[in-house]
Amino acid sequence: MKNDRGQPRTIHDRNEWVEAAIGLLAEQGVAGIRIEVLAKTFGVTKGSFYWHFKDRQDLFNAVLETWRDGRIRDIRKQTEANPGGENQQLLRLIDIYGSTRNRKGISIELAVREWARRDGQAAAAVEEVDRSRLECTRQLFIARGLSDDEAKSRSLLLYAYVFGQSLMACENYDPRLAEFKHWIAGLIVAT
Amino acid sequence: MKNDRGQPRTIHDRNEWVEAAIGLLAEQGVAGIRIEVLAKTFGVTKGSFYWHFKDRQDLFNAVLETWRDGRIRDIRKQTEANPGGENQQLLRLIDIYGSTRNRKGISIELAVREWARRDGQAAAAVEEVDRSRLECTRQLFIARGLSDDEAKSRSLLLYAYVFGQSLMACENYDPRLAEFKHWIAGLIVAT
DNA sequence: CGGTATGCGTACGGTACCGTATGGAATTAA
DNA sequence: TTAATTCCATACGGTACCGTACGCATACCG
Repeated sequence: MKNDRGQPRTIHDRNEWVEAAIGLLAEQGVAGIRIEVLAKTFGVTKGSFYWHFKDRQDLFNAVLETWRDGRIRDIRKQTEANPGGENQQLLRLIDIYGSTRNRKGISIELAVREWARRDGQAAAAVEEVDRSRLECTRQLFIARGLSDDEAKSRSLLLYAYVFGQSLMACENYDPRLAEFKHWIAGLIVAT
Repeated sequence: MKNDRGQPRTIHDRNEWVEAAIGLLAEQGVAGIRIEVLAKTFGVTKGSFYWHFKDRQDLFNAVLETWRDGRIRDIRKQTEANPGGENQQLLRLIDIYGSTRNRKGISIELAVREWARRDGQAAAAVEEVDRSRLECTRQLFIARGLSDDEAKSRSLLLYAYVFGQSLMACENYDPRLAEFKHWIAGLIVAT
């Protein structure tokens, strides 16, 4: 099985399509996940797609599952029990989700949430992820000795802040923006 | 000038198209602003649209201008100098932007910000609005006697929090969610 | 009353998609 | 070797748009 350049024909399984779809999702939102566009990036036609997937919704579901499972695995890893290191873990979370290093991750995050505002499947995925994250963070605050109420409140604040931050255009707000963000992080985790 | 039902023909000026476009923007995002769909809601054809607007981008620009000017007017009104009432004004801001009463406003806000991630015009509008809001809020904190740094930091936190809140699915997080949000608002405005 | 401007309808060409039907080449199994 | 399976190409019909060209009716104006 060779193509016209003598290379072995690359076989694209569902997962590759899903990964590429997530790339488009990050760049252009759900509407950007177009079958013929995806196929073109692989150098195949949509005949291939419709062999691996029933239809577009089938791909959407796979994208959501992949995203949801990955995010839940990730937050559990980032918040594994680490007695005495809770503060660092919390500050690290704020840094990760708000970092420019994590640009693609943030793009996906925002795209999925936008998607969730008009699609029940996506909303369900977001809800599961949020529940996991809030719960993991709550336990870190609890381990710090905070009350359950305060732990829940600060968890909420933490995530709302980091996601909201990625929605704002404040790069030119002040040259000392980084210092301000650092101060805010301290306020949120109550150091 | 009568239509087939004997009613005076309604004339649609640019502003009506823009308002309807903003409605679609809230419900479906930028991509939802489709000329033929808009025309159908007015019971006219797109021949009408292209008389009032050069093209779709022309409508987009008008939508952005309208949104930007409205938001800037609004924040100035909400933060007019009111010595001694700054805390109430700040808490009120958090309430307004995060309220379920303001569902459409929040939808527009999110849609414009999603739009801004892939469009320079929209990004510019968002930046102007953010700058105005941050500045207005900063002055409230300053009037409260906070340092300039802390005023800027808390302004940033305030907006990031309210926008982030509208991105999260936390309705089922805890039955006492409202209490938590109230506590968070207090932490942000430093009562 | 004739002419001009206004506001919209109609009709068309073009594009970018989704989904299906079908065929065919490469691979594997018998 | 042959038959079945896997994976993809081709070709098509259908839809929903954008934008343009042009025509037509109403309103206004001298």
